[in-house]
Amino acid sequence: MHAHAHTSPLQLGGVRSACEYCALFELCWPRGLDASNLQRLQSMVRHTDVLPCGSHLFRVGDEFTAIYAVRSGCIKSYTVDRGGHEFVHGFHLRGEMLGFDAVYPDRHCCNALILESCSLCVIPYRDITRLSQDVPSMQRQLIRVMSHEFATQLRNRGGYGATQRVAAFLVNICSRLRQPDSTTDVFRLPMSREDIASYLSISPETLSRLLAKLHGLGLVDVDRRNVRLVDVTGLDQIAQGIH
Amino acid sequence: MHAHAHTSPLQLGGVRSACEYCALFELCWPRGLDASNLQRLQSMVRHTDVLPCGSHLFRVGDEFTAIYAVRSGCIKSYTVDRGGHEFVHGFHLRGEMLGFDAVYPDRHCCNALILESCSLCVIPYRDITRLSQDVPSMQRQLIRVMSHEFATQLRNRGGYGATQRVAAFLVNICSRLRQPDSTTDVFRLPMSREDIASYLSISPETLSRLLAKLHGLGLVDVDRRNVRLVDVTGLDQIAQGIH
DNA sequence: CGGATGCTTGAAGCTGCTCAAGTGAAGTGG
DNA sequence: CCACTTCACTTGAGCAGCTTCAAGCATCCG
Repeated sequence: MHAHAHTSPLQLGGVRSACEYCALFELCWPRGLDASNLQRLQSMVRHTDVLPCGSHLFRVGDEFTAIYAVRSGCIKSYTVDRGGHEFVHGFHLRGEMLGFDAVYPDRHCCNALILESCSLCVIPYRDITRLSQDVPSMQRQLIRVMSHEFATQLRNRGGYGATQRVAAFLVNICSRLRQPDSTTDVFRLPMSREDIASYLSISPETLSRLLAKLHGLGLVDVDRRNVRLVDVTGLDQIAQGIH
Repeated sequence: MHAHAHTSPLQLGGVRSACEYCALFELCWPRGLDASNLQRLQSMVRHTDVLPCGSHLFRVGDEFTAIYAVRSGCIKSYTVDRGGHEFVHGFHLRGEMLGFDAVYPDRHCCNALILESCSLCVIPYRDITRLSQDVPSMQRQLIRVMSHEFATQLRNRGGYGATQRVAAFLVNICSRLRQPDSTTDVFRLPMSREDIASYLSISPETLSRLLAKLHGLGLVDVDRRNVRLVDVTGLDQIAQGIH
């Protein structure tokens, strides 16, 4: 799901950092970026302090200033409709970006709440666009990253059954939470059942029942927020509607 | 829903064409484009012959070559999953664009089928990106148009009730089908019930019943593909969940 | 310990789906 | 020109999945 998932890893010699496994990787280190422009890019990126759980990174209507990349922690983006009902758009984990929701109207159109204390990379939007005018490969990459971001959003929203969506969510979140070198399918969910349910457009009760059902099928163990995928293949099959 | 819906119309003196009410308008005539670049842009755009109903503009896996804008007619974009089930992503009407689905992987990830014979504007993607490197406002506009395109997609996919979605669809499609100077709420649907149902993630039977229900409420008249919105305000209220 | 919170479980009801039959318009061929 | 087919849509009946409301548990925290 990372932006560079389909490209071969670059060999950068001595240059290695937390960015290496970051979705911004290709954006930060585009092919064809010469030394001076690379310097320019690096100087644009700021690292935040640790942002406390429960605080907002931005809210609906806030001015659009920057793109963010999550270095650690978890952020949920959501909106609230007239009826006061919360609607979770997605979760942003380590190595993932957010902020693109605001590109068009120049104002954020969703809220971003820290679920697990975060540290972020911040890239001022004006700086990105300015640099990408000078460097063709940078511009192409920016547009690609955006496009990919939105495409993944769309893919999740199939009109399939609730069981499929839950199975797909588990497999997806596992691959995104996993440390790059890890091989286990054990992880801890950064978000509540209610958030997951809202994201999947089902009720929390149904989510609970479906988790129990998947456990009954021997596919997954769930204890509070601790999850262990027992049979990833099986979950994948359910996610794809193979009965 | 057009890309320039929130901006004031430009006065271009003698320059008036079919593009005037086109979603590509701001892309084609960005502010700050000088005469020579304007010329360059105009020379990029090609107009297609009339494309016959039932043919494909592109299919999944086709190489990404261009962005298209619909001058007349209707195109549906859709995918088919492993199970052979068709899933309609959206409809592209006069003044609307398509092709952005392919920006990231450089290959189209959905099919585009002509529902009503079309004429299109074709803008080769390489040309756009090349020009946008020279002209800052062009690049900003390109990204905005993309972003807006995707944002509208997301908005439609709320996990609301089927009645709401049908009402929202009717109001939405009416505003998009309406000729710019028209004041009536009478129109002819370019797509089948099955396509609409798939797009709204409901069964054709349910769609049929809900149309009958909305007719019973005195909100809409439907005869085959001919639709007349009797009470747009009422439909809007239902679409927004006001009971 | 008591309360709060978040999750699970149960029972009843509604929404939308499936299967199936019926209708009506448009096209086909004798 | 009219029966016959076809196709798209409508309508009906029963069913399944998901929701809602409500109660029961476990964990966390004072």
